[in-house]
Amino acid sequence: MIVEISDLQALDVWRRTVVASVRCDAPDLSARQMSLLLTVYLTPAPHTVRGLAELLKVTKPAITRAVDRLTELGMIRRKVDENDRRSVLLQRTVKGSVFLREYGELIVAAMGGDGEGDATGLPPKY
Amino acid sequence: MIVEISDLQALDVWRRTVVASVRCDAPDLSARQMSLLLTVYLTPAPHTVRGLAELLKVTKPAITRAVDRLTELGMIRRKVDENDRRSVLLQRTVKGSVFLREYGELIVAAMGGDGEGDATGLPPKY
DNA sequence: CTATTTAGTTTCGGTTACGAAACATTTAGT
DNA sequence: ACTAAATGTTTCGTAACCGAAACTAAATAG
Repeated sequence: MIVEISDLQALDVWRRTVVASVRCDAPDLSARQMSLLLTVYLTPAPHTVRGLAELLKVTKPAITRAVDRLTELGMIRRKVDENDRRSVLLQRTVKGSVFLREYGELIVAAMGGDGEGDATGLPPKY
Repeated sequence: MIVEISDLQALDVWRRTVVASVRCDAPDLSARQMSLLLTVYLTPAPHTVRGLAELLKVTKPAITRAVDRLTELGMIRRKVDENDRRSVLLQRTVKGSVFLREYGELIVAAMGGDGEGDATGLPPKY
């Protein structure tokens, strides 16, 4: 029962955050793209296509495409591994750091609201 | 400084949750689709296309398409409003409830998993 | 030196999504 | 009744994305 309430509270923080990010006109990233971006920024390097494909249990082309998209958005960068020139290392960028920092702030704002402020700037109905 | 750490902790919970959902082979929903689904389930009815378009600041066709997709996935349902037959009410389904309940469990697991320590000895807020 | 394995990308056919504009249907105004 | 407004969907042309398989380039084995 308490767990149920906790689940609902957690989901509601999630809702407020995602709604705020959509309203802010942030790029409409898919779960795959977001998981890739967060992994590159928050887990220790090196990050390769193969490693991410295994971590996320998706195909390599799916990773390549997500990297393509995130590169277009300027949130990530490719760099050939000089120790093994077959490998591509995925690296952070300033723009990606800014985006994720702001995203973190959205989450914290959504947590702080807890029933009043909701980071959407709208009345509490939504 | 403390805020920075808090942001990073929040982002890491987010990362663990999204990575887990991708690994679980959950549907690869976009931020828009997820925000729509969460809003229908966690905010008071009625939910209409127009209302959601305004809430999320996206076009009505974008909402129609997201509803199409979520309907195909069985996570949401359309119902004509009998008081104003122009309107379509968006309603919950069992499948959607199950999906979101499991998603909430993923978030809670990501919070408890590791790295939540803040050296205060106090339990995490959620 | 050739064969095999490995890493990542590209191709293929088909699906999903986008905004703008046009659309049908229903309600409200006069 | 006849017009005007509102709601949601469809169409249009375009871009993103999917998994499977073919592919290039680099490293390793025999």
